[in-house]
Amino acid sequence: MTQTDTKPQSNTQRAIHALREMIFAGDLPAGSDHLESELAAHLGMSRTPVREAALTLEGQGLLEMRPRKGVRILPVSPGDMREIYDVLTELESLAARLAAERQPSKDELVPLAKAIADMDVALAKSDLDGWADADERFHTELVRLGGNSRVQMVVAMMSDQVRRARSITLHMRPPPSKSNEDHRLVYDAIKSGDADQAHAIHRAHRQAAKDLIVALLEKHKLSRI
Amino acid sequence: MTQTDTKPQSNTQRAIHALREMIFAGDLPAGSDHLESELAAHLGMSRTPVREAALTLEGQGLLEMRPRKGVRILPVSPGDMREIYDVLTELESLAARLAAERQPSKDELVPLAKAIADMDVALAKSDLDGWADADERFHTELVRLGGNSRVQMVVAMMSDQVRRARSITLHMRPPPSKSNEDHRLVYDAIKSGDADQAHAIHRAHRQAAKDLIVALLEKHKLSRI
DNA sequence: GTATTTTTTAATGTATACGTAAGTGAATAG
DNA sequence: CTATTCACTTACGTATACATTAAAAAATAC
Repeated sequence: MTQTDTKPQSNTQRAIHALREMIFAGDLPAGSDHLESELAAHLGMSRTPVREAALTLEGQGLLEMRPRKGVRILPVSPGDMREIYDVLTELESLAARLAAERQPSKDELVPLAKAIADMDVALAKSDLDGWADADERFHTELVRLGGNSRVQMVVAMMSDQVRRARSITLHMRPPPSKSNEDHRLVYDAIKSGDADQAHAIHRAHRQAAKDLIVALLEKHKLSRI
Repeated sequence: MTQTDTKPQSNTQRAIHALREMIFAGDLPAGSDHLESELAAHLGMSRTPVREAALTLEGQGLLEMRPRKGVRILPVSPGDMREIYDVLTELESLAARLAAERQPSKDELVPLAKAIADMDVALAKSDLDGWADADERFHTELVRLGGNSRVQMVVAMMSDQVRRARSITLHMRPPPSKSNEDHRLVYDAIKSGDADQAHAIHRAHRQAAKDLIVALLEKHKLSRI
C-alpha cells in the first residue's frame, strides 16, 4: 500500500470508503445488522455522516436501511448472482463491441494487454489472488474502452457484488487457464475492429463464468446448511 | 391520477418524490443550481431530509451535490442520451428474452396487451401524451416480465433520464404508428416462447428509437444556440 | 403456562447549532 | 485603471438534541 492514496476530505466520504472496505473484508458480514450509532462510534464520527454514507451505499445495493433494525448488509444469493451476471454479460459485451467500433489506439490498449500478461504470470505461479486482481483489471479496462460512462457505472456496481462472493468462489474454482484464451481473443477482435466478434466472444466468456459461479454458489449454499 | 398514491411517511421520502417531480416537471431545469436551504424552505422542512434526498437522487444520476455551489440538476446531452439508449437497448432486449424464456401465464401478459391496446387508442385520438404513458407502461411491464430485479432497477434509472428529454422529443417526433407493430411482434414472440425473436425485435426497436431521438436532440440543440 | 395488555426502552428521523472555509466584494497598492 | 490583499458573508459539513414510535419487556388476566 503506497502513500499515494487520495485521502477523502469529508467524513461522509471516509465513511463510504470505510464501510465498503468493511463489507468486502467481511467485517460486516452479509445479512448482519448494525446500528447507526455503533457504526458511528466505530468510525469515530457522529451519526450524520454515517447515515449519509449508508444512503449512498444503499443506492449501490450493498446494504439496506431499515427503521429500528439498523443497517443490514445485503446478502448475495445464487439467484442474485444469476441476475448480476446476466446484467454483466450484456453490458460488458456491449462494451466490447463499442470498444472494437472505436478502434482504440495502441496506447489505449496497453492496460488491457498488461492485464492479460499479468494473468498469465499469476497462473504460472498459481497465484490465485494475483490472477483475480488482473482479471478484474481486464474487465474494468475493457469497459473503460467501451467509452460509455453509464455502462461503466452499472458494471462497477455489479462487479462490487461479484467481488463479495469471490472469497467463496475463487478457491473452489478450477484453474482458470482457458479463461485467458478468451481474453486474448477479445483483445484481438478489438484491435482488429471486429465488433461482432468481440461481442460474441466476450458474451460467451461471461455466460460460461456465470454458469460456473452459480453452480459453485449453489453447491456451497447446500454445504452450509 | 388517482387518490391511491401511497403517501410517503418520512420527510426524506417526501423530499425524494417532490424533487423528482420538480425535476421532471421542469420546475428545476437541467443545469440549474439550488441551495439546500432554498429547497428545504420550499418543501417546508429542514435541510437534513433534503440532503438525504439529494444524496439518493445523486446516486440515481439526476443531480449532483457540489460544495458551496448547491445542488445542480444534471443536464442530459445528446451524448448522454446515446449512452442511455445503448444501455436501455441491451437490458430491455435481455428482459424480452428472459420473459420469453419464462413463458408467462396469460394473466401475467394482460398488462402488456393492455398497454399495446392503449397505444392504439391514443394514436387514433392523436393523444400523444396518452401514447407516451402507454408506451412507458409497455416497457416497464416488459422488463418486469423479465424477472431480473437488477435489470428493472437500472432500466428504471435510465428511463427516468429519457423521460426528462421527452418534452423535447415527443412533439417533434413523427407519429409513432410503426412503433406499435414492433410491440405486437415482441408480445407475440414472448407468448410463443421465442426468446431469440423477442430479443432481436425489441433490440431493433430500441436501436431505431435511439437513432431517432439522438438525431432530434442534436437538431434541437443546434436550434437553441 | 399461555395470552393479552401495559410499561419501558431505545433507535430513528429531523431540527438546530455552529465551526470551517469558499467565494465575494471592498479597499489599497501599483 | 488594474491587480492584489484582506475582511466578510454564507453555504456546507457535522455534531448534537429531542420527539416519535416501534419493539422489547414486564405485568396481569385467564
